[in-house]
Amino acid sequence: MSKQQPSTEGHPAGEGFIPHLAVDAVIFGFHDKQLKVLLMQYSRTHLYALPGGFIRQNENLDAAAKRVASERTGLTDIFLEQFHVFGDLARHDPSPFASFMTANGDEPDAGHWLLQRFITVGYFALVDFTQVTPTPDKIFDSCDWYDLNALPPLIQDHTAIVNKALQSLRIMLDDKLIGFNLLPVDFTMGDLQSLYETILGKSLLRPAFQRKMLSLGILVRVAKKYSGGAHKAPYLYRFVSK
Amino acid sequence: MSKQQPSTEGHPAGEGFIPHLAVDAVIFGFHDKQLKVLLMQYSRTHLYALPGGFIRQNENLDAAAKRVASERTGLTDIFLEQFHVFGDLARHDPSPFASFMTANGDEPDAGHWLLQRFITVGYFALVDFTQVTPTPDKIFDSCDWYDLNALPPLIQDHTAIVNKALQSLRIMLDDKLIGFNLLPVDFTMGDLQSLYETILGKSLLRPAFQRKMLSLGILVRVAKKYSGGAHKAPYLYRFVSK
DNA sequence: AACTATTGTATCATTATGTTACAATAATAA
DNA sequence: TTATTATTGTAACATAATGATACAATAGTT
Repeated sequence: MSKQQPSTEGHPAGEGFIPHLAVDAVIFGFHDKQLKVLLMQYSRTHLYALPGGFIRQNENLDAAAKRVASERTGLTDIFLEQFHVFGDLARHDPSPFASFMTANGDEPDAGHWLLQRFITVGYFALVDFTQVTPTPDKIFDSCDWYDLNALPPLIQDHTAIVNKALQSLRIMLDDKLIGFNLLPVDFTMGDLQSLYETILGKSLLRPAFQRKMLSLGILVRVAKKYSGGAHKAPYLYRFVSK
Repeated sequence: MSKQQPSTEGHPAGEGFIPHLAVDAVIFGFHDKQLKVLLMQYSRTHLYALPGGFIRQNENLDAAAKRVASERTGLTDIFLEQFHVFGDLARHDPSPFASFMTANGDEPDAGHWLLQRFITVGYFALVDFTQVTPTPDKIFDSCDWYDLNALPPLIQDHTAIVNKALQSLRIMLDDKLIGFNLLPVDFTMGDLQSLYETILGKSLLRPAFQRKMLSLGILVRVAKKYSGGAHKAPYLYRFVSK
């Protein structure tokens, strides 16, 4: 192993990848009436980051994003949406990776792959929280859910990326009927409403919400849910794509 | 001049630019109740293309797009919006540039800068048609307006890029009140309506349109327009950003 | 069997949008 | 000068969408 490319085994050194270009995934989940985001951490530092990766020279851009999201969640079918490219020079901040390499016992090489300027394509993913197995990668040895409202400080401009992702999600929510990706197959109208309320950050009127959702013709009642509290049992619904 | 990089004077050979990454601009104008798009052509071939360019290593991504749009239009203040990244392998089609180089008397070098795979960030621009001076660049010696409804065949996936741009424009039109960028400072309600009708591709009811626009509180009447046809003179309006 | 919390939906109020109608008027032509 | 004509500005009403209140239904608890 040469001193020129120190300790590149286990994390990308750039061979076979497009330089200066990355993808970052804001993976949203929904649990306990809270929006969650999947974050990576390298335990020896206190640096949190979005799951990300690079684009292989012979790989579609979307495929790279799907690969990143799949590897971190264990899921194969993932709702993914490109939402913005972050390409300012100001976002170039190699210090987190330099710290990481130092903590790893390496001498940061100024020309190292990870320390170059990256332009990153932001994707957001909507996943069923209950189906996800958070899986670390070779750079970051921790991968877990964090409350969107209580995110730890993130490296570089990753906080801005999360904010922009949420903003895009809110805009698309009504038009594209994508919220269902965050719920299990069967859900109650209450589940759906609290999901919408959480994403939009505001409360909605129950009768109007139910009327609207039912009028869209994208829900089927599958059964009644006999469980839970001391009250009338709600119906269970399932999403149908016309 | 070495045989390795033949005839690179006059068009980029890659020095100082980020490889594999480009920006393409769909520059919309509005004239004679038609949406127009600015296209480039290299006269010795019959290849049409969107205005595009590369990102300097020390340049913001948005700045690169702005630079491209400015150089082709002569405008300095341009409404620009990033709308999608095109990153499929399938879009890689070096033949247009190879043809161009052949027509230019060069031997296409397989490793030439222009022949590599590019991932391109799509921007659309909305400009005042009357203020634009279409300006060719060093690769394409023609730059002109073309009817959106009658575009010539474009290289690579540029037709798909235009279509996606129009789709994004339609979605943003209501939310972001961006249509005004396509009109001169002063315009009539009829101008505005026909602009909206052209973009959306459908006719709108005049009273409802006028009521809606006035209710938004973003228009001021500046004068009456005493000119034109044998009928009542319309008011002129101007856009105000609150 | 009464109580409680929540669900499903009916009902009405309000707002937004679709549609028709018509007076106002700037140029043209009698 | 005065009708004519085409278009503009807006009132007025019809319909649809959304906001808000009310209440019966009911699954569990007491």
